[in-house]
Amino acid sequence: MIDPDGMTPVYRQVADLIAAQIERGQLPPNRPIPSETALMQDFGVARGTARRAVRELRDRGLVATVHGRGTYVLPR
Amino acid sequence: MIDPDGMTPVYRQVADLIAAQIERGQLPPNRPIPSETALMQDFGVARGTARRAVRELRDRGLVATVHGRGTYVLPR
DNA sequence: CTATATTTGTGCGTATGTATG
DNA sequence: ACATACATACGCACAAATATA
Repeated sequence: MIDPDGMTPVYRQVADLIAAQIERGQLPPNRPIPSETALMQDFGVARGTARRAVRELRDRGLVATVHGRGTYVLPR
Repeated sequence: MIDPDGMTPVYRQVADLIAAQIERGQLPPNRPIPSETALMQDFGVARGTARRAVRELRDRGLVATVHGRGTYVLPR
């Protein structure tokens, strides 16, 4: 899944994988993506890396984060 | 009790102490272990650390957590 | 039924230390 | 020196589930 020694940073790899799941509809609009803790376990990355991946998705306009609730897939 | 500068992480020290109490029967089956807030005070750690210790115990199959209720010692 | 308190779940921000490229 | 990444740990805020007054 994740290639730690690849040319692209791990956080972007994680972001790309989640983005792909959103495109496929595996993560439907208005539904939450996995929590930071879940992402850590799912991809085997540190918290900082997971958070950075989510931030990437926010910057791309794919998701929106709500404090205390989670990060949700935006409708498109 | 807890050695913050020891080789073993604080969260595992806390988990081990609770596990020992379970083994001794001081924390009986089907009864709740102390809440996260209580663990913070008892061991002088942050909530994140207390939560991580509880998570360790879950991963070891010693306890089960119910949202809004607490974490209970599993029968064995 | 409403309100409050307790407890867990999630997220934000930051800090320290280590290791690698 | 710098960026990336891991691991640990602190503190705080808001949300959700549960129980109780």
